[in-house]
Amino acid sequence: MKRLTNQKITILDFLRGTKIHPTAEEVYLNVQKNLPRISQATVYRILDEFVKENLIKSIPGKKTRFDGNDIVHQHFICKKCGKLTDIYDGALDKYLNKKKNLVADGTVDDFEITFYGRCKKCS
Amino acid sequence: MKRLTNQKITILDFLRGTKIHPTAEEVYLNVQKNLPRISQATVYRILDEFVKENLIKSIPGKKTRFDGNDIVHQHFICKKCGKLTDIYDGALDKYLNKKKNLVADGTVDDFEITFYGRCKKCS
DNA sequence: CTGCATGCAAATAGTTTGCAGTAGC
DNA sequence: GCTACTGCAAACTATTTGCATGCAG
Repeated sequence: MKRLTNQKITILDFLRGTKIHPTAEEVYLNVQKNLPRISQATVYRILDEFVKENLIKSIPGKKTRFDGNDIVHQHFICKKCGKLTDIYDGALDKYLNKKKNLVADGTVDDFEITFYGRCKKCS
Repeated sequence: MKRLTNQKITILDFLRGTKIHPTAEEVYLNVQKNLPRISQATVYRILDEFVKENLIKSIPGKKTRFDGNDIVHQHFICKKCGKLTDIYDGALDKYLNKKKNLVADGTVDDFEITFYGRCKKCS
């Protein structure tokens, strides 16, 4: 990060404090409460920067979602209602961390697993 | 599939026979060789249908990619050059298939893991 | 023949970019 | 003070949609 601006602080604070995996627009709407003059372009630029610096993760999809939870975890998406839930499973993380060094023709430094199905409400 | 049209046959044939994980546009350009009057809208509509019917998989990203390889496999994406490679690892698939029933608060019927890193060329 | 599927063009939506002004360091 | 960062509006691009016509069943 070259310069630490108010916009960056506010966005990172928001992402660290939420579990909703917000879209760029949701970040914009929330951050706007504290910085009424912020623009969507700035939000996009800052989110891109954070992803490149590995401060947050981006979850691709129709609308990209952003995850500021810095504890290792995986995702579960309900196919019916689209809800995204965090999964914490130490054994899974450990297993995949071992695997990642064997699996590809190159160097793996990261992985991402998403489970798809139906949440309790939609079952 | 309600009706089996020439467009659907041609698109599925192409997807079953390629390993390039084409975007909707690449599907369009290739299929056009055989069906010069096909439109992009049709390609998008048919791809969506195939994904819903689980005939193919969609790989989200800036441009969605489509994977018609019906053998179970996972993905490796090079962060540098963006290349997408298939990973075949029976043990990994087996492990995840067991895990998927324990991991989420709901019913999991599918999962998708992507490894990120640098391919041999970019290392 | 019936109505789902297609082609075309226009519309939409998410994201990116150019530029002039602003503010970290 | 230098120059990266921001806000604004316009541009861009992937994808979707409305509608008239075509073709599978």
